[in-house]
Amino acid sequence: MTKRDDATITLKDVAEAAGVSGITVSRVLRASGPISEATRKRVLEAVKTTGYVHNRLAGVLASARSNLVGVILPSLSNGVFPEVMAGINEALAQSGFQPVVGVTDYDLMKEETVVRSMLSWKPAAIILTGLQHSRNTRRMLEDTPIRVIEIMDAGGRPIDVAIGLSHRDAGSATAQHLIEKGYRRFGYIGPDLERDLRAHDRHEGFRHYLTRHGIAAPVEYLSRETSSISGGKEGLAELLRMKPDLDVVVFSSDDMAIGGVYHCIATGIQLKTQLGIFGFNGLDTGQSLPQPLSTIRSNRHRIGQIAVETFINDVTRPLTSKVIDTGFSIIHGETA
Amino acid sequence: MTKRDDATITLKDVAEAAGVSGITVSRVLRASGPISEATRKRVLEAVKTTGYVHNRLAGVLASARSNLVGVILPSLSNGVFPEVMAGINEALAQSGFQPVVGVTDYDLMKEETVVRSMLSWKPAAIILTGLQHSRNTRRMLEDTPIRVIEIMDAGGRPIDVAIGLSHRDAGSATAQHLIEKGYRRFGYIGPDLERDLRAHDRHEGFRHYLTRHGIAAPVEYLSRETSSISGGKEGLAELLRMKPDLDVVVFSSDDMAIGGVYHCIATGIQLKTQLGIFGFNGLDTGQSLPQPLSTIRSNRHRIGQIAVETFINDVTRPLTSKVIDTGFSIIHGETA
DNA sequence: CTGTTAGCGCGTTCAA
DNA sequence: TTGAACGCGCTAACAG
Repeated sequence: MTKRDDATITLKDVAEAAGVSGITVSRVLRASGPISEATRKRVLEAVKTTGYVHNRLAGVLASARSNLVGVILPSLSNGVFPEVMAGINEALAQSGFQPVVGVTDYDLMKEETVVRSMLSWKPAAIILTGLQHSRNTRRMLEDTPIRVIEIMDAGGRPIDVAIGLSHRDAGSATAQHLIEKGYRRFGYIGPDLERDLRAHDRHEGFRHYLTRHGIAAPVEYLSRETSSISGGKEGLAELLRMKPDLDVVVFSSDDMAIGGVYHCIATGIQLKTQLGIFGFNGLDTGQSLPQPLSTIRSNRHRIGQIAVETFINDVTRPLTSKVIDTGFSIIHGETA
Repeated sequence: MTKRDDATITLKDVAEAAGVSGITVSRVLRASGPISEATRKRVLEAVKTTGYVHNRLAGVLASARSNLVGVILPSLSNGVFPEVMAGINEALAQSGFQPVVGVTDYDLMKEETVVRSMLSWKPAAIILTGLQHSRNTRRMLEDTPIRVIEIMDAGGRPIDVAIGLSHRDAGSATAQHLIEKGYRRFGYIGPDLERDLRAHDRHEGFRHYLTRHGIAAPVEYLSRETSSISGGKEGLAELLRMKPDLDVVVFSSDDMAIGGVYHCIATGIQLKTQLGIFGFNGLDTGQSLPQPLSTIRSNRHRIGQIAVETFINDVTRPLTSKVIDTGFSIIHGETA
């Protein structure tokens, strides 16, 4: 028994104030079932005068239906994820669903903890990043009856629905595009590839395409940090010290590529002609640069939108899993 | 009565499997109360074999204590707020609290809806942005027994605790600093001041300081959008068309200021000597520019940290409200 | 150290 | 169109 804090106003209090039963109030508030206009008005009146605040917790417990959505992202520092989050939020805005956010720092063990914690809130769906998870995470998500949406990657076997692109293909497309542009001496700058698994896949696709087409493997600088502007800046400085005669550098993400652009601006390197810079993601920040960044658009906005549409109309788990490939496209900027 | 989906595993199932009572399982899982090592082990074993997932909803309902934290931000596009969110997240990480995010688009009516929805989840605390809210929002927050933390602004009367800085003072400090640097012909570029109330306060402080010290009022360009890099870029182009002989332009935020810097780079305007650029926030992105941005650091990280510390040890509402001024400091960059 | 009992506040089912 | 009773899954209080 809980010390019934008599300050808390419940459905019952509203019901008494309106002279109806609790369930009637409940029906008015959820706009479910037939209610006469007269009682509806009286109830809403009573809600106002009592200052009643709905308790969804109890509602969810009783109905076994929640409108929380778990959103699990690797990071909020990398510019991509705030954009993804913004996209999800927009799509969610009208729906009455509330996002609960968890951040994993690209750590699959942390992801496991966050997923467990999310599930304990009985969300209507879980949106998480990538297709690789710990064994336990996978088990938990497979065993749950709610929808599980894996975003940003379409290069593998999903638990339920995956929405994204093949990062391996994006990597090869980058190589192909830059070879066609005439570049031959490649550099690569990226984050810790053990942690950022999608960067890892792009990197693989990129390297393989080069070697398969008789181009020398790229000179590489791999930071131990995750993606950041300053990381890209320092990375390029370092790479050019090691190997000054590169003619193009591919960055694992726009964040890092922007850092590369800054380095060129600061040191007077001519973008595109003297040194090509190529990113990944197609962030607004890259396109707002003095010279718009050459990069790959990952259609994040659509990914967020489709992710939400996937469960918004049907919260029940489908029998077969599905991959939705939202593809990617090359942005012909002015830096490569 | 709900159709009891017999697939859901409850405390009771675990209890049966372990041959103990439900409350014992509960105690083990919450590490509360004295439990013998033997039963603890047996219970944890049973949890594993049954694949039990804790249901916090029911727990919160029974104990009237939740560990959700409502975080309400105006936007996720403006670079500041992802950083604030990241700060809050870091501080929250160890604590077992989970953030629920709401976005208001700088709209006080949307804020009201979001607050109402947040409260219905019985969070342990609510963190929201700024000190200005609709009458209803204020009423709801005043009537709730949970902690309400208003961040980013210290220039007014808080509901419970406010953590931030005086934006008016930051505005005057900007003016003072730039006057001391020798600038005299001021421009100002900002977003819709009706929506971004903190930008509004800074702008006021800035203008008043100038006129009080006999400097001509700034030439202004006010966008109807909220803060963005491209907005700053276009704003500066437009402002210089109107008034080419400015010697310094103050931007309402780093985002917009970065756009201004880009315009200068693209058109060959010498930063600092030919035209000063000054921002607000001290974002990492501004400091990573080829020439670090001159701006004001708003100590967002500390704000997030203090916000969390405020409620983490004591969730009960204090009797008196309090303002914690985290201050600000000028970043002597290379753009003004 | 462990169990019993009695709700937390709401929504579902079924009856009126 | 409205209401009564029951229970969702868990935990506080008290007893043993």
